Amino acid sequence: MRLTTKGRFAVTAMIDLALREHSGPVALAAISSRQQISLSYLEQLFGKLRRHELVESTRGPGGGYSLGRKSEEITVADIIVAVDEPIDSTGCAGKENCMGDDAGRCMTHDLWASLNSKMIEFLDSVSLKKLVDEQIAKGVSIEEHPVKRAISTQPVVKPIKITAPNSVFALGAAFSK
Amino acid sequence: MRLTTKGRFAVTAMIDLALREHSGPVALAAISSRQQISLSYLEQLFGKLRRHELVESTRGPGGGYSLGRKSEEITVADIIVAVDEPIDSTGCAGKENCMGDDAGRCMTHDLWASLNSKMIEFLDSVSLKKLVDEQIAKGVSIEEHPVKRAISTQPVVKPIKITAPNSVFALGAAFSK
DNA sequence: ATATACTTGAGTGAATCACTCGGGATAAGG
DNA sequence: CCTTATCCCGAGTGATTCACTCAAGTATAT
Repeated sequence: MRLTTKGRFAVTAMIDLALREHSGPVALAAISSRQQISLSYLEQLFGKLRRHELVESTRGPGGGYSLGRKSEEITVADIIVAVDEPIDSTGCAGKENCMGDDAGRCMTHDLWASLNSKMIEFLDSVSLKKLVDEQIAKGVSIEEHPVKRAISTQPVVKPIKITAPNSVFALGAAFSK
Repeated sequence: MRLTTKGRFAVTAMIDLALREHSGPVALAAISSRQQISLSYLEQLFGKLRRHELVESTRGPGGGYSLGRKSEEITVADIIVAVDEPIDSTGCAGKENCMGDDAGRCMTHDLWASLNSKMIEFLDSVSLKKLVDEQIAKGVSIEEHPVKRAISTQPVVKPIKITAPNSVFALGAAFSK
């Protein structure tokens, strides 16, 4: 599993969806305007989420998406794996014999495997419900269009361009020493 | 911190170095031929490792690199941070106010922050010494040129091209369900 | 001097990221 | 039926990064 902003967007969108699906399907356009994620991009993401049965779709007017199963049965790991689909893992990812040599496994194989499973363990321990509850605890308003401001036609807030991938892990301050 | 094959190469090279530095500095050319990592690429990596004081260099014939401090005082996190230097973290990485809005922090901020610190915690808990000891336990030979085969001038084993980045996390089999 | 080895910076092809675009399919309301 | 709202899908794109090479140094031991 990779970790990019794509995954973050997907999780964010899923929280948004879970927060309002009680009153019927939620349209992507609504999520788009609330979370400032482009509609086309959301369509791409939800296509994958649907194929992984994390969401269900209803077409036509009044349609939208709803959760594919209860929010306590959806984990962050599910979402990220659905969206950041692992490409055929080249190199050293599932099979033995990562180096061409005789050693069988390369020297760092076990290290990465452990790290990977620790990450999965963590992300799998966080359910969508938990995240939603946290949001409610923080007092997020569940109105349809929370920040409806003044002039209508042109977008009020220009979309924030996040250009750096993997920015999730660009923390580093912890290591400044 | 990002996690790419660059980090893996760096850790691998550092293990190799730690395994043989007892008898003076180790030349990159030697590491290159043993670990099948291109010399030029190693030069790039060790430049960074040196600037982070994880290794020290000795120039001239008989020169090479040695560890900058004891192997028990070098962690995997140190190596990865040195090599995969974090770019100025765009988006949501250190500061508050990740979304343009009022909410202060975006909904997933805490989630990614937790994951990040779990990863750091893990990688920081693994010292280079530990990895080296594991290798010795597995019975790695510490000869200078372990696999010296037949015809000399042309490379015997063609370098393995690992094209996919982030393949470290392309595991996913754990989620096949 | 010469060979060995580190040092640096620039450059490159392929891939990926984070989208956009343009059309379609489906269904509800009139 | 027709219009409209919504999902659906595949192709394309510019910027960036990844993984790596190339060319030209500088330092030092013999």
